[in-house]
Amino acid sequence: MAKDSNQPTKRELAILKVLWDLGEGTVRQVYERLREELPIVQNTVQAFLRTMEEKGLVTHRKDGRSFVYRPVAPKEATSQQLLSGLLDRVFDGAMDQLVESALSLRKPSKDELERLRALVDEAARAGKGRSK
Amino acid sequence: MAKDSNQPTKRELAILKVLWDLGEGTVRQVYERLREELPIVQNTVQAFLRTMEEKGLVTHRKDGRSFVYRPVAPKEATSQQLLSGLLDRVFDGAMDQLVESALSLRKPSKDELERLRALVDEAARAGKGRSK
DNA sequence: ATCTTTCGCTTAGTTTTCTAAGCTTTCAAT
DNA sequence: ATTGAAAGCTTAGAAAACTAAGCGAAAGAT
Repeated sequence: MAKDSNQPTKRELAILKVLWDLGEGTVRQVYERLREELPIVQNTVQAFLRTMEEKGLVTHRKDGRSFVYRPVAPKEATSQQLLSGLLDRVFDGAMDQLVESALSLRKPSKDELERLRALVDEAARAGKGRSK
Repeated sequence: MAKDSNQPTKRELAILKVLWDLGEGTVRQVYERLREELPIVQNTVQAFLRTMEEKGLVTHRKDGRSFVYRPVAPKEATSQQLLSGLLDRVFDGAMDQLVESALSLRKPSKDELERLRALVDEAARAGKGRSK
């Protein structure tokens, strides 16, 4: 019964990103946004949204005669799921390896570095008790 | 004219991981390893390696009558490429968002935290000059 | 009332990815 | 020389992902 682990595909992700950005949107609206960055036809978008609804990635409500689609999962949850997949598949679960790889990929700005340091500090504080 | 950006697919990645681990290996060897974690047939592995060679992901040398396959790109390069893709597609290139997501996903061990801090420090040192 | 536009649905097709069955070749043991 | 095992190659097809044409229904305009 559980068909929960529904990883979005590439195109589905592109559509989700638009929806996360808009909050919600009609087929038309998503289409308009999407075609700014890739060649696509409105019907294609519509078909995707339909199957995505079947998969449980989005829901819709009616507004007049059009459907207004809304992502089911927040961006953060989905990002995490995808990241988790990569972490397992590629880095064998080793967080530090992933971060190291990321850092050598894009030299972060001073700002970003500060935020990173803050994140590490926070994580350290959070996991204080567990010495083992 | 470059047909360079050959992203490995899921299965291809699984095979590459074995090769990175072994250094190099025959079809048989890769197959033996792979079947420990997923149901697969030796011929399938062989076919994959062949097409992967076409794609430029692996090369082979002959050893007696068998082929010994070797990954072309080191693990780090490929990991980075995949990570880069995710960073762009999901996190819009925001490194700190990615790390934040990663940290909230797996609480890192004390060791890992230390290494992370070291990484951040090093990155800070490296990018010292660039104030802007 | 008719026509036009705008919507979603159905359907079918292509491409990519994945899988594995057969076949041929090679080599060594008998 | 015959046979058997082990190797790679060819091929074909299933499954997933992607794409878009064509249809009918509904709303608005004339």
